[in-house]
Amino acid sequence: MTSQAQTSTRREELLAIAAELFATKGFKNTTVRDIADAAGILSGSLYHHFDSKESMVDEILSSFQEELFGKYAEIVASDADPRAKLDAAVRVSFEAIDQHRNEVAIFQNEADYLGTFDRFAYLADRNKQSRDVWHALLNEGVSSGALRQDLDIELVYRFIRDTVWVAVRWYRPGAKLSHHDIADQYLTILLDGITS
Amino acid sequence: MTSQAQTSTRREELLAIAAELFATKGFKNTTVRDIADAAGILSGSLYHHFDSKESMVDEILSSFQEELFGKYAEIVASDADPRAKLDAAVRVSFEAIDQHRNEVAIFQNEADYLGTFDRFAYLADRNKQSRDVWHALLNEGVSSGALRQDLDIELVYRFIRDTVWVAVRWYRPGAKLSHHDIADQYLTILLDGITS
DNA sequence: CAACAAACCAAACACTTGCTTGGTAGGCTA
DNA sequence: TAGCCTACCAAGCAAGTGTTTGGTTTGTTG
Repeated sequence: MTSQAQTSTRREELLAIAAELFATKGFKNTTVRDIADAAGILSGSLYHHFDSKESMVDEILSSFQEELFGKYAEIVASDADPRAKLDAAVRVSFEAIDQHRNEVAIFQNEADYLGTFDRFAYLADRNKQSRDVWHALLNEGVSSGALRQDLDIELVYRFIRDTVWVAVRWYRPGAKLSHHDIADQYLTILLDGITS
Repeated sequence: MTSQAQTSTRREELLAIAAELFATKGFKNTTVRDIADAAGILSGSLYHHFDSKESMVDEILSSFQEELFGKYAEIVASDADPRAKLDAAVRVSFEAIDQHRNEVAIFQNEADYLGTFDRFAYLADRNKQSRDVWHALLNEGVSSGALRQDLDIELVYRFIRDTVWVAVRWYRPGAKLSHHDIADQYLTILLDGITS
């Protein structure tokens, strides 16, 4: 008796269940029987909806990435000043953690492993694309004078990327601090440091 | 079974091989046959040296943690000023990444999963211990006036922890930047921010 | 009502997994 | 020389793995 109005198809329900498990237990460590159990069906029945376990992750990751990089592209293309762009990019990332926690976690934890398969070559492309976005924003910031001249851009990029995305490990929606609050605090530290 | 003699060279070789694989492919995703292949023996022969696959990770992680937390304890107990202590703790961490890359990676990637077993309950204890260390250092910094008064200590702790440890994903010894250089840059960003 | 498709079941398949057992080769020492 | 020890092999087992196949239920539609 799961009366799901809305456009939530069974396929999407199953993907959400799989995403939750992949994110918490890992892809390899989640069996198709785990997924089926959580969905209240038998493992074989999953293959009525999906070709393989791999295609499930594929669908989860690719659709999320498409959405995220669309937002990055908007920011880069905007005519805001460098500091505002940086600000916006950070906030979009924390927003993604808030709204697509499982997808972010899966990407963080499994990208290296999955990337070894041809099917997931696009993950490496996305990584490169992300690097380009942040490098562009940071370089804009330096040449406009908003950021310090002595920064190692690659290192700062990694600092931001790691710190932002790794927050998916502890952030839980509905906690005391919203993702807006966290973004505020993070930007303060990043831009001005922790010393008085 | 348990305490065997020391200087068992072959045993240490096998542990190093296992650590490399666990760090790269993940614990669950590394089979005992993978380890045996890399060592040039058959999988069953591993059980002459170890009780189980789990006991291999156990040995790898526990001995590393013991070493690391010994160093943290020294720093906390020292009479250096707050900022110097913070500095030292960050540097010790990057040093650990340099010298025990595999061990750090395994802990970062597998602690959550392994922590669900009784055998690895000590991992959670170590996490708590680490949190206490950083909170102490940060609180010292705030009350001494070296750090800003408006900081959310727990959030700053997470940012530091994440940023430092996640570097194990991309840091490779012998690269252009040494772990000393990276620690310098990170501390600059952390303490003073990236704005001019 | 008949026709149909979506969702699922029941059972199995081939393969992989961690681990066990009994045995052997070679070095060291009394 | 005999005894012992470390390190390993060869073969296999039971459980778990992703996936396939043929059939069943249920609701919708012409």
